Amino acid sequence: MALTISELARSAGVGVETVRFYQRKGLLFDPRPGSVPTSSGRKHYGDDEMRRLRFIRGAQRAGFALEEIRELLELDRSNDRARAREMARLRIVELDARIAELEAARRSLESLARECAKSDEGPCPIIEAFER
Amino acid sequence: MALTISELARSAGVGVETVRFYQRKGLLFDPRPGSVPTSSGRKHYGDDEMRRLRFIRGAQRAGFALEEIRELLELDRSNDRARAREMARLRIVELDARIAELEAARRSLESLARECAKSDEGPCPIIEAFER
DNA sequence: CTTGACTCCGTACCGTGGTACGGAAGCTAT
DNA sequence: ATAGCTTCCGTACCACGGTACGGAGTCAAG
Repeated sequence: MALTISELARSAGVGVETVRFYQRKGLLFDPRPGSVPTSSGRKHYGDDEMRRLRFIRGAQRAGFALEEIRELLELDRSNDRARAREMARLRIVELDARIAELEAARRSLESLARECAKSDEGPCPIIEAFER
Repeated sequence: MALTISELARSAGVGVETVRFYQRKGLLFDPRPGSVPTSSGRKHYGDDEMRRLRFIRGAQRAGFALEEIRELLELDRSNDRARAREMARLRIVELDARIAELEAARRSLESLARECAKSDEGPCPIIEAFER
């Protein structure tokens, strides 16, 4: 309990400036309105903020944009699980599309590299292939 | 042959501004130095530029960044196929890493959504899962 | 009780990949 | 020959996810 901002940041593997950026975005508590400057003007942070920060990083790894993460955090507060499931499913659909795209690119590059390695005659098939 | 910039853009499905952006980035011929304003100050474009523009879009679909595409275009000029193959393989490694990441995120979301759908008791597992 | 690290906050800047704006000059159809 | 698209070009702006800077205040160790 009672971490400083730099300890909080370190605990989640991000920089202090990143924490402050998330605050400004409304992802981490807004330090301004009811901020109880525990003594003097300084804030400190507890488990709650650490959970939230970890959540942000985790959700980012799952491909959520910061704006979506903001929404997920609100759902957490309101315990709106139906909407959370909906967002998860939507994200899955998007992930599937993106994965398919990357796999197509991969297959294409793979076969082009093989093709190109076969001979040094004529134009490079890797370069050529993208011109369609 | 002898397309105007807007015809060139349309032929590749991009906007005129995008073509000009690529020019500034050095991906499409630099119109300034030896530009032979075919008559007056206006340029026009042939198959060569169309090939290059198509190439840019194709390489982008394969996940190359514009800077890498610039390099690929240079390789095309110098016909450096070994380096082109190297770049293709590098890109494949990166694609594999990214695909693995996205698949992990997908699996995680999938099981969380199923888990969450099971019951409305307790904290939402989707939200909770990211806090690790 | 000073020094040096940390904090707070606003604001500016970064890279990536574009998109938009505005003035001047050129082209084209009537 | 004049209206009205295009073009050329510089420059500004956009979203996204940060990163950096600078000044003022605060805290902890020596």
